[in-house]
Amino acid sequence: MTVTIYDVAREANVSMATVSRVVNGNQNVKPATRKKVLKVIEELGYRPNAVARGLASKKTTTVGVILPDISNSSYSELARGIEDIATMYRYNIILSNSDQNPNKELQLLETMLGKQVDGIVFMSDVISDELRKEMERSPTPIVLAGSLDDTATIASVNIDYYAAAYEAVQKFIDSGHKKIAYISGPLSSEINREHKLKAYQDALKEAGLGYDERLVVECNNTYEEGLAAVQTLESVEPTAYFVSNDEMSIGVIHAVEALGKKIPEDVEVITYENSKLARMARPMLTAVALPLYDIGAVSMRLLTKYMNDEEIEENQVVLPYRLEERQSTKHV
Amino acid sequence: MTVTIYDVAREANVSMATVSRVVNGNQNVKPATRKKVLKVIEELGYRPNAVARGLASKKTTTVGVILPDISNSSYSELARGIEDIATMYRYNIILSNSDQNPNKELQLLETMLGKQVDGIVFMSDVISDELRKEMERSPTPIVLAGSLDDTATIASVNIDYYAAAYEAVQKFIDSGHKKIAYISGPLSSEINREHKLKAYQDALKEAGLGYDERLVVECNNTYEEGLAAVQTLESVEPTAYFVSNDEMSIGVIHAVEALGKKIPEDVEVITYENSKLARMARPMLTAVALPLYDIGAVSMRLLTKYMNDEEIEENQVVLPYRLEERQSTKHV
DNA sequence: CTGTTAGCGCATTCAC
DNA sequence: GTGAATGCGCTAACAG
Repeated sequence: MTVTIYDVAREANVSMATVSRVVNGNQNVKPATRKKVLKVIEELGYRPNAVARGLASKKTTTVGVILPDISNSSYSELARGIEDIATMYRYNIILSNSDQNPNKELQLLETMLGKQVDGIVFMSDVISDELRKEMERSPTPIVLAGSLDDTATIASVNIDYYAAAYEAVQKFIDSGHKKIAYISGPLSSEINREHKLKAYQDALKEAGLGYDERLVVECNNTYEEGLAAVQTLESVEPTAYFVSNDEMSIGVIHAVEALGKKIPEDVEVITYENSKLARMARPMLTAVALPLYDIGAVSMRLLTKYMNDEEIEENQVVLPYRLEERQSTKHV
Repeated sequence: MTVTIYDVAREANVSMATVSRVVNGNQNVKPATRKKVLKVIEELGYRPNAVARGLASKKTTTVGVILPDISNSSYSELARGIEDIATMYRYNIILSNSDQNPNKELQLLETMLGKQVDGIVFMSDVISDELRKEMERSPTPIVLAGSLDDTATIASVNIDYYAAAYEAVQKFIDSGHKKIAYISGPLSSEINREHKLKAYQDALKEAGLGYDERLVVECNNTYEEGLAAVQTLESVEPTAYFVSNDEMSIGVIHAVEALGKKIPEDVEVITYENSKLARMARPMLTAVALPLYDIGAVSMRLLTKYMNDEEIEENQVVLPYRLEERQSTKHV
């Protein structure tokens, strides 16, 4: 039924070792016999069985990708970055959604290792101790994409979230704002809590502005909650909004405009993500540009180095970010 | 180094067959020995090698997914539907982006088959003859998700694109519009050309309205081109826009409003997709709801039936759609 | 209920 | 340059 390497060998009057050599591009084959083998392969429609190959060689040329939710545009952008580089290095991707559920993450990790992937790219807002321990003991290399590990034991690719947030808030301070709101994603996320919020607090403090906790609203990253957050803050009347992601930012500008205020004249907004949405909003959103595609791509590239046992100079990669000025902030 | 089924067998004083049985949940094992084996598995940290298992059993419990671009929200929504059902049936997903490139699609198909996936979910706007031929000769089941195959030889799940488009255009006609524009995605896509455009033409014709080809603008599905399309049509002054997808629709409403016209008072818009964007637009978009998640989920479910050799009543599944009325059309 | 025996399809020594 | 032999780790009859 299925044609194997052995069938090709017999038909071409060579040994399976020779067929294996031509299939794998080994140079130790006389051009004439290579040609003959290739011809038979074509005739028989032989297709190498990657599973058998994987068992024999202990390499599957596939890597596992575990992320919260592929239908979320941030993660799908990241995934594309990963896949593009993977393709470039001839790897395939096994993709799974964790929904940030720790048990599911653990179990997915287990499944991927069982499938003998050559490496894993992992993303999650919070890495539990148990998960980190599993990762450390993992026989196959793992890199964290856009996910922090304080212990720095696991390779990772990120930007300087703190500095980026600080710069955004500082921009508001420089413009003379006194009541700056921070519309945050879940504070269970270390990036939101220890970097963005911290930077927000530090910037205010260093500017001599008090920290008013009423100005911080924790949301679940959705448009609707962005909308609601502004309503919650109506009595406080913030004049500037630092928002955790694009989708909430659109909620914010819609709610602000519904209150009859003009952006950026009355209220300024800076988002933290910079997906296509930032350009599709009206006014277009000034943004801290989080290079998700690049984070994915660099993570995958780093992973290939581990998989090839290459020398790694630094396992904690920090990519640059930039502040993209558009219409939701005043230009000076 | 790696602990195998044989190690477990030796340590538990049983044969590897018995270990295999407990690992696979075979009932023919005395509870006592099952317990003993489980204990050793735990102690040794044994993890079954899925590759070896795949070679021996000829099942990999992984399915291939080939789609145009995971970073596009439509496809990522579809992917999530596929993955959820796959997880439910204990399959993993190998995901690849084709960018609708026929050669890449062919090559990806080949790669997936080489990896011995148990099934494939495929999506593409246009299925070339060569590709269809490859699919027909494929030894492993394939289902097309949201992709048409006129010959109906390959299983597929879709909605009635024509009827949905017809209904949208008819709604405009019922409201008395005479100049209805169709902002289309690439007409190389059969769905855009043979279903949406055709329905548009037919509806106009049957209403006794002439077909003015200046009212049809072909775009590449992006926000920017939606924006540009309206400018192109400025002199024609359409009073209604039937738009191929959400992203272009947002471009359309922005451009229309930039022209000083009010939506829906002066101009009405109906989009064809209904992603989150439709609710994030202002005004919120009335939409033909394309159930992408469901198409993915049902495709995967159908695939499981093929993989289990279950009885298939109908290989061309047609899912229902609905018209979601929001703010970009007048309510009567 | 449990053990023995064969492969699954290929890469990889080691000879020649 | 090429071939023969071995084993990767596991499932699947087949016995018993």
